[in-house]
Amino acid sequence: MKIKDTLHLGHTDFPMRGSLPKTEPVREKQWADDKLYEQRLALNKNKPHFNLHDGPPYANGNIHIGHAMNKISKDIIVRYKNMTGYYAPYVPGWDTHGLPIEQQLTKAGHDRKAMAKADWRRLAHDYALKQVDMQRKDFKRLGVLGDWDHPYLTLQPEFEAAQIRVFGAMAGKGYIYRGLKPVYWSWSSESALAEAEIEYHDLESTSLFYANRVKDGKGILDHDTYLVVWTTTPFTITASRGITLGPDFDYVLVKAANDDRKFVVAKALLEENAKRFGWQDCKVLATYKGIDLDKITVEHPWDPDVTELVMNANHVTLDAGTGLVHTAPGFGEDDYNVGMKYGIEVAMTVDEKGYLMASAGPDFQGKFYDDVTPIVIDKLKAAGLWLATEKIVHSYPFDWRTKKPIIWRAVPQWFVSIEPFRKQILDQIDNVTFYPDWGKVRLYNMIKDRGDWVISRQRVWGVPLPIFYAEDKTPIVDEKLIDHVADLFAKHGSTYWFEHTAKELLPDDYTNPHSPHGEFTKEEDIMDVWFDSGSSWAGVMQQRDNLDYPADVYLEGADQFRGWFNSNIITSVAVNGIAPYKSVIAQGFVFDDKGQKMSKSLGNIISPNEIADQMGIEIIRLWVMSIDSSEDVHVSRGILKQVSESYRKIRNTMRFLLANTEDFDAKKDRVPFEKRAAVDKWMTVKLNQFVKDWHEKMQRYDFYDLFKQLINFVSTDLSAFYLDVAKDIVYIDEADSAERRSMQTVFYETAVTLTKLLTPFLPHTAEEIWENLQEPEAYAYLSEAPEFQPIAEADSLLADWQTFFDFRDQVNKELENAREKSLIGKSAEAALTVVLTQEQADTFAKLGLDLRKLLMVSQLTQSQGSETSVQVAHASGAVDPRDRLFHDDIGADQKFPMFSKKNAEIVEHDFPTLTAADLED
RNA sequence: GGACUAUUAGCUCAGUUGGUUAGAGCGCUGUGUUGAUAACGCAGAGGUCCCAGGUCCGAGUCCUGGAUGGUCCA
Repeated sequence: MKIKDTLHLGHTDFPMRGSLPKTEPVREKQWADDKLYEQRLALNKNKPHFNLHDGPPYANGNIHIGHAMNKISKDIIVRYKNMTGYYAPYVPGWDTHGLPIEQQLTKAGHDRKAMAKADWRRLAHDYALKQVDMQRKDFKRLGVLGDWDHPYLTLQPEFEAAQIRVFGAMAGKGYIYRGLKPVYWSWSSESALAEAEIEYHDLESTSLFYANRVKDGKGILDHDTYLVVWTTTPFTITASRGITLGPDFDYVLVKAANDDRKFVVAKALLEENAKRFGWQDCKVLATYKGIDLDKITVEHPWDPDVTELVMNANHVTLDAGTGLVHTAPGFGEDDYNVGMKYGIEVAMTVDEKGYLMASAGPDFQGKFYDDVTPIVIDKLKAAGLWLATEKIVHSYPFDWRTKKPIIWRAVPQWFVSIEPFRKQILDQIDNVTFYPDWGKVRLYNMIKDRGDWVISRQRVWGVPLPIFYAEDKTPIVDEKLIDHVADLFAKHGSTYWFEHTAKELLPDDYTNPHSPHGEFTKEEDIMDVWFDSGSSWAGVMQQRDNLDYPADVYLEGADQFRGWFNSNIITSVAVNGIAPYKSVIAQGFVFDDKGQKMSKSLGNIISPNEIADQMGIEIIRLWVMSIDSSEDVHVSRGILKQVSESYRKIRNTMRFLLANTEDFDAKKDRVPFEKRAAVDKWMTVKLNQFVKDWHEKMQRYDFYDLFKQLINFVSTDLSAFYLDVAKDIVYIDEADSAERRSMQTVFYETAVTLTKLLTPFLPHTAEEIWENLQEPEAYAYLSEAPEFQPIAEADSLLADWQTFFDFRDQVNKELENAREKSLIGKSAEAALTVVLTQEQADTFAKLGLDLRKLLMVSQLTQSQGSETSVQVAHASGAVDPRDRLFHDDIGADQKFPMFSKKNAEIVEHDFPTLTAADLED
């Protein structure tokens, strides 16, 4: 037998290296097979509910690191709540309608126009489900527990029906109306286009400069004054309703020697325009800011029935033109927005094929929009308003399929009117808790300033607007009919709308005075997908028995202030008058370590799948814990490497605890707090303190703060001090000595406690540790989080110990000095002579410290003085091969002459039949 | 241009109501161990606290302006 074998070195099957990429998937499968999620919920059946409502990611493409951060953060919260006295289900969801999926179908070679809408929708439906499957697999691989077999999808019939009812309730309150709004319009394919269906090419256009005579100058400008505007789309003058200025720009009133009239142009552009128009000897009569001329009116160039309004907006530039922009709200987004603000008419004069309509006037009716420029010029000249015509080449949007230019064109759209309940939303926002708290201001301002919500889309893959039209084209928005449609969708899904006629969709006995012959048509537009996800409180939280409305928390990226946080509270307040969430957690975005976006071309993409395969998902999870996700966060290979070092530290420390409690039976050997050794009491208090902080920080969702504390606790308190000191006791002492059992009690409690506290963050690792503990629950996740145990003397104890740690720093420096001088190697070779102050001596005595053991030296003599001092000498005597310390009493024992007296006694106690002859080095 | 937000060691982050030489962990360097060993201990070097003004006896911390970055709008 070797001397080494008389020690209690400890052993564990828990490996130093996790082989995470291999073991994690096995563990995840086991969780699924054992229904761990369901088991945990069953345990919590009668506890108060906590609902985190999942914001649905869009069902397209592989998951990226942002998804991972989002889902892992949610998983941490849900696991935490389930382990601390709540019933906290997690129902994941997906956003499954919308344009990107239609585009994927097009990309794959399907032609929407070549098939029935219902067939197109079936393709989209199947595509979406495939994407859901793919993403679900990836999300599960993040270690996220949830009801993966019953997620919510916005394409599910029950969800669609709920959404239709939300729409119906809003319609019933009169919040839904129809109006005109410009969209990208392709006359060549007679359809609205999305941003992504547009490509830009150079196009030569005619730009016109003309004058608008002042009608009501508000006492600032007189009637004989003309505002000079320019346009590159002459046909839009037929729908011109205003002139827009930049509020802070300077505008000059000028009089040229060769013209009787007075003109207004931007000061910065006067020179080039005077030259352009042939004005000679311009005199500046006055200068105004754009805002000074606000709400002055001018005459339309040729239509005496139209009065145009002077407005101000920031989209006006001084790059070209005159600094005054003719504004036709039906023909441009900027024009529309400023027009809305000022409440002017959205006039439309072009039909879906690009031909001017009767509303443009008899001179234009029936002409193609691009052919009317000469007529416009003639009419301007006839009115004496024409100033100049130029050709310009500029980048212009084209239909990506037909390669023809497009125009902006207002088409009828359905809107949610926000104003009637804006105040109510704002009041509700005030009651919501935001993390971080500035989120409240941000959402508040957004709702305060937002316009009405355009909810119609001229697409196919989405939930249809449940609106009918009578014979005279009167739209029928009737809550009862809408409910009827909802019933149909609940049964058949919303594709039913496209497979049936209006007549078939209406109740059999339905009549309407606007349809004397009983004929009806139906709306073909679908709803904005934000209305889909925006109805999730109704489609999910209200529908499922185990979920509650309003939810306790929503957690998404900060872009959702505009998106999901916004659309959800609008529909929820509109229908029920309350916010759908009690609190909102907003997260930042993920960038690389240089602060750049991740992109293929930069090669800085961190894919969660890839990291899971190479390092293990635990590293990503620990990264999520380590970052302040309320701000933008950074990730890179280097950052993950650092995180994985922290992971190894945690893992190895836990391994040490497991190895050294191998022969410890928690039931039999546990030592109560009062009987523990001084250093063990200290550790118990430290651990307890950490439990307290864990609860506090988890409650505030302060994971990153907790991470730092965890690492400090593990590295500094445990690894660098406590466990190092412990070796001389747990290895050396009699197996069942009181001091050793006391220490093992703390080891074991620390292992169990830390494992539980780690479970929300590192579930794979926690469960792996759990298998090596003696706890009754089958999984760490089925245990309850440890509770803080108030210990009366905790604070004074920690304060007293600080005196020791300060002293220890001093000793360590002296030991390092001695090491540099080659006086000693390891500290066990040292003999210390220390002088303590009265205060130190008293404190150490009060705590009952064994300084020699705590400082890990062989010999120590202490005395008292006015000042602390530490002297290091080489220890005397000889080395005991068992504890490797120097002793002066080697050979004192007859039976084991190679040992010190103490070690000889231990060996005799632990191995009564052993003799010195049995032992070798 | 607007709303909101950030900028402290190579990295991730602390720095309470302004108060002595700005801290932690990791990483790095040196070193000790070789009974936590692809592990562990000890020590050390790293910071014009984004910049410029200002208030104050005193500012990383308060005020003003600016730079750079981010999200969402326009």
